Formats: sequence, C-alpha cells, structure tokens
Amino acid sequence: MERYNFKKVEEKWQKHWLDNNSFVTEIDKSKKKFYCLEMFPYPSGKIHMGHVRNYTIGDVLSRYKSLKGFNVLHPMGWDAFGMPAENAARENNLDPKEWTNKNILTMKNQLKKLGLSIDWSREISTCSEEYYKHQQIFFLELLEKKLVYRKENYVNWDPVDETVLANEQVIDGKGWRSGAVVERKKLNQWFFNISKFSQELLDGLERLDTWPNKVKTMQRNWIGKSFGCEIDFNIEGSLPVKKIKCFTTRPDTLFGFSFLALSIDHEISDYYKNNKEFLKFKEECSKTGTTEEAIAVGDKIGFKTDLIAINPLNPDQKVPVYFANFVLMDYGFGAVFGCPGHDQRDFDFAKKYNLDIKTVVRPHEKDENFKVRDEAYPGPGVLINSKFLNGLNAPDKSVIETIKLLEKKKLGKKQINYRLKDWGVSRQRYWGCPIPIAYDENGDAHPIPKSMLPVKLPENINLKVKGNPLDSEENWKFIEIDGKKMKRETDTLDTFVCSSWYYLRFCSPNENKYGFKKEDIDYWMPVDQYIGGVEHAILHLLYSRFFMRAIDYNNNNFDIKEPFESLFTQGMVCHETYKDEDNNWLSPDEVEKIDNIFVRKGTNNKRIKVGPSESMSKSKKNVVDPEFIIKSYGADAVRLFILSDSPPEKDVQWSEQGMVSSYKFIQKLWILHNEIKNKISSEKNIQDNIELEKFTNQLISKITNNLEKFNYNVIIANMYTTYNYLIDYLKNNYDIKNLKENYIKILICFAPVIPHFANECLAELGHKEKMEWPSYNEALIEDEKSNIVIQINGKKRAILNIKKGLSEKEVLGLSKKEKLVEKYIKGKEIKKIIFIQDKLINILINE
RNA sequence: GGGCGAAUGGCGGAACUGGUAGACGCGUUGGACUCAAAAUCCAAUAGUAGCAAUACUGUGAGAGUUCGAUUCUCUCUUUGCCCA
Repeated sequence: MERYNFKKVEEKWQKHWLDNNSFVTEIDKSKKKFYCLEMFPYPSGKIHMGHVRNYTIGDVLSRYKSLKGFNVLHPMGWDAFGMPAENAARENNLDPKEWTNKNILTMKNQLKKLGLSIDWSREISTCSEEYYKHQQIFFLELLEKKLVYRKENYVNWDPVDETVLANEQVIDGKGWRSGAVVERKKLNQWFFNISKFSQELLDGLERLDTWPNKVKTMQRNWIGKSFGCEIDFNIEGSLPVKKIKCFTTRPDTLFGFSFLALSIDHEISDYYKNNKEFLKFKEECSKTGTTEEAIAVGDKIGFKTDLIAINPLNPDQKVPVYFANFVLMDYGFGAVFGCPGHDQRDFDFAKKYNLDIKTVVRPHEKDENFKVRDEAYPGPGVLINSKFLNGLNAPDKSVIETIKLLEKKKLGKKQINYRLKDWGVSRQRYWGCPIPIAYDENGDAHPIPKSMLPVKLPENINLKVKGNPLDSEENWKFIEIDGKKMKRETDTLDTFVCSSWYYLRFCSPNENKYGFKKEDIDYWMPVDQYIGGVEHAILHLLYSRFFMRAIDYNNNNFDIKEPFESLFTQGMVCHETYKDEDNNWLSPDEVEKIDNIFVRKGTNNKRIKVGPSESMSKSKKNVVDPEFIIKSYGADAVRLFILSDSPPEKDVQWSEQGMVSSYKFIQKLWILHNEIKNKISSEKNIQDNIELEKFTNQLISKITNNLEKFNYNVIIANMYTTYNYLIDYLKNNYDIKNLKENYIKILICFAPVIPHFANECLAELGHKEKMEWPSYNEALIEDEKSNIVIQINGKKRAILNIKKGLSEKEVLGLSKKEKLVEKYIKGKEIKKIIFIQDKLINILINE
C-alpha cells in the first residue's frame, strides 16, 4: 500500500474538475436552484485563514446541495476598488490596477488549491470597466428617480487620508484606517437617499427568519426608529424669529423645560455669522467630532443667544436659547428642548450654565418629594410637578397623552423619526468607480450622456499629489458635452456601492448591455445562503438591501426585494499572541515550545510572553499562512481542521496540534480504505450485515441533519466516530456482502468536507456513477433495543438494554431483578412510578 | 449607560421536543514496539473516598417549577460583541 499522497491526489482532482467544467452552472429550469454566496474578498495580496474558513463553510454547503440534486450557483469575485491599492501603489510607484490584478491572480490560485467548487467562469472584479460601467448606469438611473442628490454637508474629514468618512468608518473619533483624529469639514457630496426606505428596510427584517437575531437587532438599532412629537416653540427677543421647531421623544417632560438648544448649523446661526465670539465658539465645536459618541463623551458647551423660548404648555415660563455642540443638525430639526432632570446631556449642560433642574418624573418606588440630584433620571415612573399631566405613567402613557394634548391645541404633532441618515457616497480618491457627472461653468451638475459611458479611470496618473489625484488630471478632468466645456466630477464612489449589487452581477456576469438580465435574476435570485463575517452586519448588508430596492424602485424589476434569503455569520480565526522581552510582536514561526516553555526559535533560552488568543491580524503577527499550511498538510486536512474545533458561528482557535491530527486522520482513513478495498475484492463475501446497514443509515441521518443546521464541527466528530466504528467492525466481521455499498455511502457523506479524498477512494472502488447524496431508511435508524434508565427517587441506579416497546409492568419486573435496584427498594413501599416508554423508569419510594 | 448573547473536565466542544452530562478531538498518564527516539498501536482520563463493587459531589452563584433541570422561570456574578 502506498502512503496517501495528498499532493498528487488533490492536483489530480482539481485538474479533473477544471477539465470537466464540473462547477460551471447554467440555468436549468427542471432543477431547483441553490445560490450559495460567500462575501467576496478584497484582493489585499494573499488569502488569510479567515478566507479559508469562510469559503470552506460555503463550499461544504455548495457541495452538499449539489449532491442533493440542486442546481448550485457558487461564484467568486473581487471587491477590487479601495484605498489599500492606492496606498500601496503610491508607496511603491506602481499602478493600482496592476497591483490589484496581480493580487487577484495570486489569491485565485491559492483559493483553487483549497479545492473549492466555484464556477470561475463567473468571476467578476469590481475594478474592471465591465463591472463599473453598469454601476455608472445605475447611478444615473437613481439620479433620475431622485434617489441620488447632491448637497453641501458637514462631513467627517480624515486629514491623513484626505478623504470623507462615513459615520460608521469613524471609530473613537478616529479614522478607521488611518487612525487620525477626524475633523468637521463642509463639502459638496453625493448622497443616496437610503432614509427614504427606513420603514421598508425595518419591515423587511421581519421576513428574514433565518438571519441571526443579533444582526437584525443591530440593523433595527441602526435604523433607529423613534416615536415622538414636533413642537413649535414661540420665541421672543431682538431677532426676527417667531418660532423654533423641535423634535422630541419626551414631550411629556415639558414641565421640566429649562433651555432650548440649537445646532450650530441651525439657520438661526446666520444672524451670528459676523459675531466674533460665536465664530470662536463654532471653531471650538468643530474640534469635537460629529459622531454621536464623540458628542456623548465630550464636554457640553453652549453659546447663549438673545432669544427667549416660551413653554407651550406653560406660557408663563420663559427660558434662554443656546447654541450647543451636542445638538446635531441632521437629527430632528437641529433643535431640542432641554430637560436637565431627565436627560444626562441636558443635565451636564444645565450644571455648567447654572440652569434650572426640575424634577418631573419620579421612579415608581419613590414618593412625590423625589428630587433629581447628582444625575438625571431618565427611567420610567410617574409624572409630578406637571400640573394637568400629574399622575400619568411615564413614558408609555404620558407621551401619548401629551402629544394628544399638543395636537388638540395645535402646538405640535406626532412624528416618527429615524436615526438612519442618507448614505454619502463621494470619496476623494482615485481608485474607485468614477461618478458619471460633469459640471458646467456655473457649477451645475449634469449627467454624462449614456453614449459617453463608461467614464473610465485615467491610467498612468500621478498619485503623489495631495488630496484626490483625479483632481490634478487636467487632461481627463475637462470634457466637452454637446459642444459645452465641462469639468468632470473627480470624486469616486464609496466601494460599498460596488459590493451592494455584485450578487446580481454573478447571475449575468457576461451581460453587456445592462448590469444583469431579468431572466437570470428571476431564476437565481435571491441568494439562498449568504455567508460572511459579522463585521458587515450593518453597512454592507443594509446597503445591499437598500440597493436592490433602489434599482427596483419605479420599474419593478424583481419579484423579491430581499437579496439574501438566509444569512450565516461565521466566527473569526484566532491564535495566541507572542511578544519578546522588548514587547515586540513575534509570529508563531519565530517561536517554539521546549519543555512546555515558549522560547524564541534557535535561541533556547529567551523567554517569550504568551498573550491571549486573538483574531489573527498582521499587526499582532499572530497569523498563519494558509498557502504554507495547504502545502504541508493538503487541502482536505485544512478543510477538516478549520471546521473541526468550534461551531462555525463561533471563533476558532488555530492549533498546530489540531492541524496535525487532522492530517493524520486522513492518513488513517487511507489505511482503512485500503483494508476495506481488500475485503471488498475478496470473493468470499456471502452475507449482508444488518449492523453495518444500520450504522450507515444512522450516519447519513446525522450528517444530513448536521449539515442542514450548520453543525459542521459535529459532522467532523461523526466522521471520527465512523472511523472508530469501522476499525472495530472490521476486526470482528468477515465476508460482508454489503460492505461496498455502505462504504460508498459513507464516502459520499464525507465528500463535502474532504472532496479530493472521497473522490479518489470512490474512483479506486470503480464507482463511476454520478455521486448522489444517499437517502436513509427511517426504519433502520431506530434500534429495536434501547437503554432504559432505572432511577430510584430520581437518581440513576442502573441501565437496562432491552427490547423497545415494553410496558411499564414488564420494565418494572426487569428492573427489580437488578441487584442494585433490589438493594434499594427492599423493604420499602413504592409510592409512585414514572414511566417514559423506551427511555426511563423512575421508582419513587419512601426513604 | 443601553441592546443582544455566552458561561459544561486541563483545553476546544457534544447532549434531538426537560429523561444515561462530558460524544468527538487535543492534551496528560501508563503500556506495547524500539538499542534509543520519532512515528504507530493499546489502555486510562470530571472531582472526592475506596483494592474493588460502589457511594457522594458536579454543567458560573443562589432560589423556584418538576418524579426528574446543562435545557424552563426569577435574581445575581463574570465575560464577549454591538451601539452609545
């Protein structure tokens, strides 16, 4: 017997699949389709273990569904636009396109070595003209539908990357990529009107039964629907301002009113545009970021205006109006009423400027004399000190009642507000999809005529300029449309736009006229199973859900609105971290273990600090290179290991020992295979063995169920159990006629996880037919015997392995014969018997 | 501060609708093979007591429901993620 040569076998089958176009998919209406999609990678250079895990999970599912007879679409592409390419190109004097395409080639080869069942004929790359030209058409269509607009807006400006960041790209007030402190800057930007769909995107979540609740909750919170009231406050003072409109979710606390706060961008600020002190204040404000977090954490500062606001429910009460840094222009109307007693921000502000703090809600457990002291009380309770509102339950009842009252008096009206803001898509970068717009000499925007599309990115440009390189491309920047000289839009689209519709493109990757063909979409969409990291729970997934609706808006392309029928979010791959005595990170291959102590390789005595296991990242050097691992152990072993240790939705701990044991397992399976092969070819096989038949049926049932439920780690355990069983079984059984047919079924059960090995073994057995997922016989899954637990007063005392279907009396009779049971019940009175058929008998006796 | 989840041997984790807790793997220990080591194979492996049969304890802590709770309910602790 030859040792199992994974290299030879895996190359052989990968070539076989390629030569036979095994995974190339066409529409076949006679078959049920299954669209399995994993989030496509950014071509950063090399694949990492996270990719290996993600794509292995998807591949196991794809292969299983295909064995089950589904017409499976399992494509792969590249999220190829984005800043790393531009940065790398600038640093190394390269062309971003070349850099990207080189990476794509490398990573594609690496993925192929994993033996993934991908239809590479559908490969797409978002940075290709073939892809982004359709995106430009979508952009213009959305513009026509008024779902795209341009506005001047304050943005999060990253001074290092010199670009605009979306709110979600700002983390702790810093740019997600550069780490620079984010500034406020006013710029003209293109926006997608995602907020128009707020309610629909919220409602749509209800239908996504198989999405993780966590993700749905995150999206709900992000959309942030709140129910409240807009109130017109009458204003007095030296300025020609009569009224200010505010939005509030707590109109019931109006009697706690002690100031009114405006955003510095509120239109009233126009009156102060020449006021030096105000301008100074404004500058002060711009130092705090625009994120909700920065505002919550930062100091609350204000600028007192000459205005006085009147409490609509209590006209005798007049309070000052401030500009304040914690009020956002794009939330509500950029104006809020301050109730320091019951809102912490208002409380901080009131303390600072010595404003009244009134208590108008008491907690249920406190009496009328309750007073807010050291911090605001935002919780539930009962209204007090609020005249005619006193005694109402807050907030449920009191909010509704107050709104009714305000509406009746025509002082305000019910209003629903969403936190979700429109999606700013302009990026001041070169390496992205050009926005197909040009400006005339007045600065008015015009769509570039469809006949002049696509707007191609210029090549061989100078990246070493400040700001957006496209802005310096004089030759490219100016064009003529209908005889008029115009200047192109030099911003490019956020790369999240590219990934918002790629799942549609996979259905019609070669369609030239439009982004997709309706016929293809009708057959393939929606994605039946989407698999990826939970880090995209909000942005990418929400944008995709929006984009599908936006494309469909007013022209009803699709019957379905949700792109991803089912979602699975896999956990990360983690590894221990190592540092030397100077606190420098060390990679796992710089470290070795001698006598249970970690030392630096080759040094023998330098101690290493071992840190906690964290998700693999280049910066912490705790990475393992998949290519090297595949080369050392083979793709099947890697696939086996990456699925074996933890459930796919949880983080998995990379372990060299685990990896080695997976490798050894395949070697052992090979030895077993050869033994079985010899037994099969023997001519003495004369009898069927029902035990083996049963085991196989039980296995098929288990693996099928576990596949359906994503319990992939349990499948691996089932595989080990099968090995242990067969080894034992072959020791004690000879001349088995049905060994071959059962073994073939077992191999097919293994095929989704270790496809090369399973195919090789099947071929060796001369199995030529098309592989099909085996079915199982329900009758054979059930044993005729079962273990019945005998309990006495709820404690296990014995186990009987007896025929199924026995009555309580019979089981009791058998139980009493058990020595231990006899001992316990001797001389005692049996009070009661609990009997569960085929499972348990519990004998209750007097102690 | 809010929301959602999690907690099971030395470790990763199993346990279908409440019914044998610890499947499977790693690690550890002992043994076989070997001049020796590696590899491989066999055995043991939740804790305590015991030569053993066996007994008691045991799924983060405390209560509750139940004949019976890892599973259901409540309170608490710790912890992770997301949002602020």
